[in-house]
Amino acid sequence: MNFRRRIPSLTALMTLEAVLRHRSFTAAAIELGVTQAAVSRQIAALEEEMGLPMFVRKHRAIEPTAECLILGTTLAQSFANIADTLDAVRFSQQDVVTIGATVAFSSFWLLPRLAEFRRENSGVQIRVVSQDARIDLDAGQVDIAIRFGIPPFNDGTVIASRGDVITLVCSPDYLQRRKAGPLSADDELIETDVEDRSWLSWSQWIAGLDPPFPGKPSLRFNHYTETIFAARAGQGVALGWGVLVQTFLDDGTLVALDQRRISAEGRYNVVIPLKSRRTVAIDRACSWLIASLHDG
Amino acid sequence: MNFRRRIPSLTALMTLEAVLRHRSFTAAAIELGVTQAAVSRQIAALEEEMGLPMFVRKHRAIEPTAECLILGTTLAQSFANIADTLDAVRFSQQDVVTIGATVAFSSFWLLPRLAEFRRENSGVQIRVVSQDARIDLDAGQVDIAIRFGIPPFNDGTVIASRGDVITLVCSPDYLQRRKAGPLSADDELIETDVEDRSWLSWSQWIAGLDPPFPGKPSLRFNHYTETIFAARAGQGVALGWGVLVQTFLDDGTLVALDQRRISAEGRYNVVIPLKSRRTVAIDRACSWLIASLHDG
DNA sequence: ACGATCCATAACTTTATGTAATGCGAAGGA
DNA sequence: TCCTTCGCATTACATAAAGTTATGGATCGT
Repeated sequence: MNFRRRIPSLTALMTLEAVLRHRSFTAAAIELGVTQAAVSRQIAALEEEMGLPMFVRKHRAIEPTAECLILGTTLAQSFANIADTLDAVRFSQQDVVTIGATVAFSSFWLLPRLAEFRRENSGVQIRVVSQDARIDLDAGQVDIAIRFGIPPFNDGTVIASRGDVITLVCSPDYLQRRKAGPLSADDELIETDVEDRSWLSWSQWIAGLDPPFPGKPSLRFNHYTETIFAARAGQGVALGWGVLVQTFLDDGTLVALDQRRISAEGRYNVVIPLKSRRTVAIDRACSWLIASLHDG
Repeated sequence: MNFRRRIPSLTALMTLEAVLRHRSFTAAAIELGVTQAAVSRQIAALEEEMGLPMFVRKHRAIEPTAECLILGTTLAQSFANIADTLDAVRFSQQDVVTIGATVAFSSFWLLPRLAEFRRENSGVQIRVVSQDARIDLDAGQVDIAIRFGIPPFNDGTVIASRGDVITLVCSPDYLQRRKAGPLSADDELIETDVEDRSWLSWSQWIAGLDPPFPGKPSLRFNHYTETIFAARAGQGVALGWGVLVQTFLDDGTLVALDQRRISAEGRYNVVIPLKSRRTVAIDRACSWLIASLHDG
């Protein structure tokens, strides 16, 4: 299967195919963008290497040999297959942009805003990969990732970054049902199990209270989306990441429990892979994400 | 259909196919007979040109991208098709040797001797092209030609040459029926119509007699084989080209009419085309022809 | 911590490819 | 017959493409 050993100069073979199609060295040279002399040399070298004539030289004309006709048919087909596959591979993903993000970011921030991007870029298709596990940027499956954490990252380039502020949020109904005043042990705390160290947990929030109380979450979820769903359903108090819950604060399905705010250690980062393909669509998506992340 | 424009470096594509098959730059380099660095450069250049990663670099390992897998499949198939066709074209005629000769030479000299060649070269197949019209050596259809004429020839290389001596021959029966003595006007002369100027005709033979006589052929044929057939059948006297009629002189079906001999102007030449394919079989046929022409 | 291994890169070398100039030869036309 | 045309062939030279050597970086395993 050592093709390098079995196949002579592919440049010469490509030249042969063109000469055969044109039945002329000079016409083939024009198509190939080289001189007639270059074509003459390639064919002569090929005939020499193969020990077989490919063309009978006549006066101001050439005639292909039988072998040349056989070989030329295979070459034309093979080069066409290669060219077609190259085209398919190069352009099939031209207008698709794959964006990876956490489930929460995808659900609360990205998806509600995609309609706006689509309006401005009608030919571009966005494919969203949501997963709370860290996205492998080296795999080439994702064009852009929105990753929570502390930059920089060794597998990608950060092109936009935004911090967040965390508040306590609950439903208006829950706020009305609870005793007035600061958070206390009577409150139902809804916790999210997140492995990321830069993510804020209830223990960290309580540790900063004065005086602290032995509060313990009564509900635990492994996705922040579920935590917020439960809070909006009036089942307790959740840590509200401003960027993620802003839409619910805006629509009134969540309210702030008190005035305390903690700045998050981690940030939301728009990251592109170190070795990323570059298409117009990807560039547009990047520009839009940068603007949107900073605006709202 | 300008493949040169549509396809990047075929060297890089051939490298890609090998890397994909081996799943290793280093192993591919060994097969290709180049260094790892050369492979690294070819893949990097290809990825750069296509704007698409082909391999995900991991520690001491690589992973092909989806595009690479698609492209690699087409490349493997295409290169295999090209290689197989090249093999077929190169080797299909490996053991067939095409020898061209005049009808007379083929019938009287070559065919009777072919059994000997076959005994010594059991794997080689000889194809004989008999025609009195001049054989076109540029057409690539004939590997070796035995051509009568005066060398050199501008369409081939003479690798052996032999002259001939012409005598008068007739059948033993005819010799007995005729009046004893030299050729005379009472003899039936059998003529061959040959366009070649180096061929001897009756008028040339009679012109050299002293005294000449107004002899005129009573039988004419367009193939020398027919002339000899008629002579052996007792229908007259023919000009006997020594090399061609020796077997009949040997077996007694022809006898010499008198002692006169004329050396022929033309010669029998073993000619190979200027741009000939070279196979073991052709080389063997050439060697055999050279030896046989000189021996007998 | 050290060594092994495999891909990446830079400076340099070699090979393959292409060019400009010229030659050759067979048709065709005057 | 002579001259012109045209298309492939060849040579000396230039350069682009491909390959090499040396070295670096990173991740395993011991």
